[in-house]
Amino acid sequence: MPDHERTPADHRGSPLAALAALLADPTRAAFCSALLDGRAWTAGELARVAGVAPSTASEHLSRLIAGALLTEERQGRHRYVRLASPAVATLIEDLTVFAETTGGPTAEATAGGSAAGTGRPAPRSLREATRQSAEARARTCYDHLAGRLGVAVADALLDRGLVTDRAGLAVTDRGHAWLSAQAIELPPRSGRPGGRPVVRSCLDWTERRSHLGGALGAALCRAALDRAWVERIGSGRALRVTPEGGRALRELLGVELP
Amino acid sequence: MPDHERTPADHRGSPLAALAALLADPTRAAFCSALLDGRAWTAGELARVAGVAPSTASEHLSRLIAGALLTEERQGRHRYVRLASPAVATLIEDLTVFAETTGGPTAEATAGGSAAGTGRPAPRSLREATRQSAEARARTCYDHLAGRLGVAVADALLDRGLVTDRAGLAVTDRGHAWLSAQAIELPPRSGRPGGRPVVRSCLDWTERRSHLGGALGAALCRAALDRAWVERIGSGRALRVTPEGGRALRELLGVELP
DNA sequence: GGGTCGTTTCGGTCCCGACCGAACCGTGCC
DNA sequence: GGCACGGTTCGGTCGGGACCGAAACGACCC
Repeated sequence: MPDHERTPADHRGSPLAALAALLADPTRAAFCSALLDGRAWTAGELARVAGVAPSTASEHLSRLIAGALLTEERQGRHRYVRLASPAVATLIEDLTVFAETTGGPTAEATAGGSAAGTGRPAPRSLREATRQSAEARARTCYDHLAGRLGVAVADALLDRGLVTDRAGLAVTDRGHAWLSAQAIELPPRSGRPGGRPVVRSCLDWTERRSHLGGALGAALCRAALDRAWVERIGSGRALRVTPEGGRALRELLGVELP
Repeated sequence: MPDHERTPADHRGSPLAALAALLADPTRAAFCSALLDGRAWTAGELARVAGVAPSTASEHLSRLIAGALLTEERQGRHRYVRLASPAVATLIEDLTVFAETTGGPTAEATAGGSAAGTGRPAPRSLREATRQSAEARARTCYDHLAGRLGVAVADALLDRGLVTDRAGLAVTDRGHAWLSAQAIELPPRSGRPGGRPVVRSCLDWTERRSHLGGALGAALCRAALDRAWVERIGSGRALRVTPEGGRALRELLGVELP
């Protein structure tokens, strides 16, 4: 079929192509990456981080929402958007991990100004640098913990046999007992496969190691925030471990934070 | 940045956007879907299934290979291509599942001529219809078993307690023993998370149920082909269960095929 | 050697869509 | 009411890229 016979916005009925097209634009991709912190952002904030005019951002958001990747919530004159579901977050993470770990010719294209092969842009200012170091220490990754904190917690759970990687990641019996003892609840499991995994490994860019996501990761992160073990710094994804949090992590998991 | 200031093929250093762009074209998406059967296809075959000129197909293939989604293998005057790794297959599957299960506005766009909400095009000919029914019975899904056969095997493994979905999909101790008894080997596991999962659930479009992928799925499929329990029909992804295969499945797993 | 066939390269066409600025709209604040 | 501000709509510009056909290339088979 010659190009001039195609109908407008025609993905020829390929749902795969239609979905990929949503993420194929650098601006929309930047939006999704920013939203990976699991919080709701306003249209203006996203326009600023992506460096486009508000009008442009508005159009992109409408497309992402129509494509069911994002959901919106209007509040006064603000339009808040967030990722539509944990499934979307997982999808975008998987794609990002693949794109950044696969050598490919993209590697040389990204070469200018990326920090020691991490795929992350080098900081442009002091403000940017301190933000990055705070995020490297502890941050959210959609709905679970990441950064050195996230990796340390994952290591502790594995070392203490609360989670195992023998034959696939899973919570052990001791792990279930420990969770009950801490009054941390996991959502019930349907009999058959499918649905959200209980534990999922999620590659941590700053640490180049895996931390834990899935329902367990989300439950731990929720508990940590509820119990004020960690708190948000500013409006980004960075977290601070509170004094009580440091104590709790040491006593319950033997995690020593630098 | 106005459009006329952008550099050519500029994804502004977004690896995510660059990767998604590879899949955002319906022709390239069709190539990847076809290659999901795990076999090597020639450039001409792919051009035919996607309905484009050979010259067009050639250019698309070059881009997919440059992007590390595909690998090529030249043989005489043929150019064979296949998916570059199980990771690529998983990625494309995940995207496809998400795209087809998310209601979204794509649903109505695909409406014309799709069979009862399966997201699959209705057969256009008798030949097409018999092919589809053969694939619904048994087929490969990249490197593991799918179709009614794949789902039946998955159910049998779960029912017999060789695989469990308690706290995430995993092979049980009994499962490991069973595999040893059948002389089916799983690749060794590295200590820390990451790498290919041992068992993975993979949504089956024809059955609307999950079958088993991952290293276990691949090992089972390899064993089934090696031992002539199943054999390929023609050049597609369809499989036929041999008489010995039917017997083996019944005796070893209690699987009754219609 | 000559024909066939799978593949690639090249030239040319055309349109999608990303972008901006300006105008507009509605909310919230003074 | 009036102003400020976040968001949206609209019109216009421009380039990338998807497509084809023709021609070149090279492997394979008489």
